[in-house]
Amino acid sequence: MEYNEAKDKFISTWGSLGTLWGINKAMAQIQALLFISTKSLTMEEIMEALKISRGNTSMNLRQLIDWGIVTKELVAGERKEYFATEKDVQELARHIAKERSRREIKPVIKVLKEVSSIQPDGTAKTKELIKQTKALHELAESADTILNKMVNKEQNWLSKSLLKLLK
Amino acid sequence: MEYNEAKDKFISTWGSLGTLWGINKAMAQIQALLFISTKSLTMEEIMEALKISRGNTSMNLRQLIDWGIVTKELVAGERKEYFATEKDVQELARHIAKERSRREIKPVIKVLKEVSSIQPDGTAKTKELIKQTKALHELAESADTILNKMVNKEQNWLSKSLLKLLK
DNA sequence: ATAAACTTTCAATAATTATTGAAAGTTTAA
DNA sequence: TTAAACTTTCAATAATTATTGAAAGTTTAT
Repeated sequence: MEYNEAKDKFISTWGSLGTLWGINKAMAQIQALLFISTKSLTMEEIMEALKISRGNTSMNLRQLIDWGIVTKELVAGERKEYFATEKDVQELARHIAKERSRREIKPVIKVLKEVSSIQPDGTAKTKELIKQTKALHELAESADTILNKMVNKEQNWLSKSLLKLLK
Repeated sequence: MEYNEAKDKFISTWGSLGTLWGINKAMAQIQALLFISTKSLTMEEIMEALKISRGNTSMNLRQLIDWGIVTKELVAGERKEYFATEKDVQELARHIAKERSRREIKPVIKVLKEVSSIQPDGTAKTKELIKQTKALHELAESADTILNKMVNKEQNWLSKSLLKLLK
């Protein structure tokens, strides 16, 4: 397998993985492209490399910036903008974990807390609802705590300490 | 908030969470419904409770069974089938983690391994592709190993040991 | 102030994914 | 073997989500 084949394979696999996890294809592919690029890219270069429109590129770059995993670079004397992604995988994982926690896990925890806090009314179904949503609430809080601890740990914590622990 | 409001809130929140993570709404809602039900339900009851069609219910129940989180129960003397979900949250998390690893993480690891194993050709771009996909490969393997260790541990391992460790 | 070089927005359209419902299939009882 | 009671399948359709492209917006240089 030579460079171009490998590159395309990586970008398209990353794109489908994104889709599978609720992230859109273009967004995932732009990030993949930047991740293996040796330099920052302009919007024009991204459009060209992925064969996507200007609008699509612009909107998805914005989302990546919102997620905190892509940054805009301004080159002195150049009017156009350059884009780069976080190159360190640990740092990348940390950003993604942090954002997913904030956007998705936290709101669900809130609902689980509300639902599991309703007044028991003596019926079995209410008792079951409270019991089950309480269990889910506890699990979600644990998972979220772990995720957030990971986010705040020093480099390499995930792969080193935890993997060793789990032997 | 009384029972029905809480129940609807839980089911619909679970449905949107599913959507956000690439699981379809009906599938997530059927699982949610079964999760808080005090008894096994028939297809008819699920259709009625969630206002979805017979075909939709049938297909999504099959998927849930494929995932290993719903089981079909046959009641002696009754022709229709009853469905129940895993009620233990730890067990549920374990099933889901196992399946997601098998279906999604493993195949990506395979591609990352292939891509990161291409022959260096002396160019900077090939070097970068290899370096970055290798880092991703290692991260993905670590994450997958952790997930699978969790899957094989005794009850409560996740919430107790790990949470304590992370204090 | 104007124009060139760029980026953003957003209504229209395309692509994808979910859902329906009715026909076909299966199982059991008589 | 027939029919009733169920479940599954799948082509058609609906709903959702992604993408385009051109107009509007912004910034900088002159």
